[in-house]
Amino acid sequence: MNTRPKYKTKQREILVEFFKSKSGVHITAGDVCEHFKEQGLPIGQSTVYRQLESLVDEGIINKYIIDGNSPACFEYAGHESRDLKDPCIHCKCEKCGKLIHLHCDELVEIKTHILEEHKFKVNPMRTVIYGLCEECSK
Amino acid sequence: MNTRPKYKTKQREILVEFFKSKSGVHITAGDVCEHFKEQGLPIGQSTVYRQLESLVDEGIINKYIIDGNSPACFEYAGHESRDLKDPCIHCKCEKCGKLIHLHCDELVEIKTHILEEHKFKVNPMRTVIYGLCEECSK
DNA sequence: TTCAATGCAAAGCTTTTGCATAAAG
DNA sequence: CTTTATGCAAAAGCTTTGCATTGAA
Repeated sequence: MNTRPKYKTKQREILVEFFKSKSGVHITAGDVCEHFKEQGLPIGQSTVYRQLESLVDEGIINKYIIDGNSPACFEYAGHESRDLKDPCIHCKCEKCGKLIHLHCDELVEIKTHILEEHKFKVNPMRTVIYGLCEECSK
Repeated sequence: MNTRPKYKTKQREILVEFFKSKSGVHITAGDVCEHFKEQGLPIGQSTVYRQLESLVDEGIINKYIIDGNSPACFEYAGHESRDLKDPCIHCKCEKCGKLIHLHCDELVEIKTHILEEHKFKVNPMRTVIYGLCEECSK
């Protein structure tokens, strides 16, 4: 934590561009390594992990932990997210494993409700709602 | 997944009793192994992991993932499984670890909304909302 | 007797770390 | 020239798996 970079490196720029281009998509550290290896411009995995940590720290990307035994997911935290009040909420299907992420005003209201009524400040980035998706709940 | 046991073993009973006696406390797989080793009745770690998986599957204990890089926590879910019609969602403080139980009224609101608007059937027994409690959010 | 559960050791996966080298400022 | 970032390889940490053995029904 608190690993703010001091130098502007090529790898860092490439990573930021990559996440920006994949806005709205969940990407693992492994995906990143694989992608650049295929492109012929491999980035060392330790560099990937270290830069990812910095980028999360700076708020440029978000880190999501869907399930303890799968790799962490990262996603661009674009300026498009009007406020910090509108991060998406994740729903994970227990049966097929599908991940759904919702942007919804009503969910934001629920978050506010929990804060005001229960004095609990929800961290949507770490919270995952488990259950069954439409197909699997039949 | 779906690892329902067919035999009633000594280890299984001991584990259930242990979790019951530690109701309200978060315990890792490592804690469990250590505890029984100290007691002079060690249980193999693979057995611990396998039974824990079953118990989660049956709803006897819940599994919490606090942070992707720390071990998973387990906790007795007795009070919830007693009455499946009246479950509650846990809010867990990421800082001090405190657990808060959300009651039905809010729960129903959230569940219904997500089901009707987003076609996702929430499993409250497995869902944990992470964030900061009143004291820690200062 | 049959078949699941146990336990050991080994493997698997994701993530972190040590250290020499390369690159930024 | 100084300091940070990189990248390889190795280590770390939690969890899973293979397989022979034990134990439940």
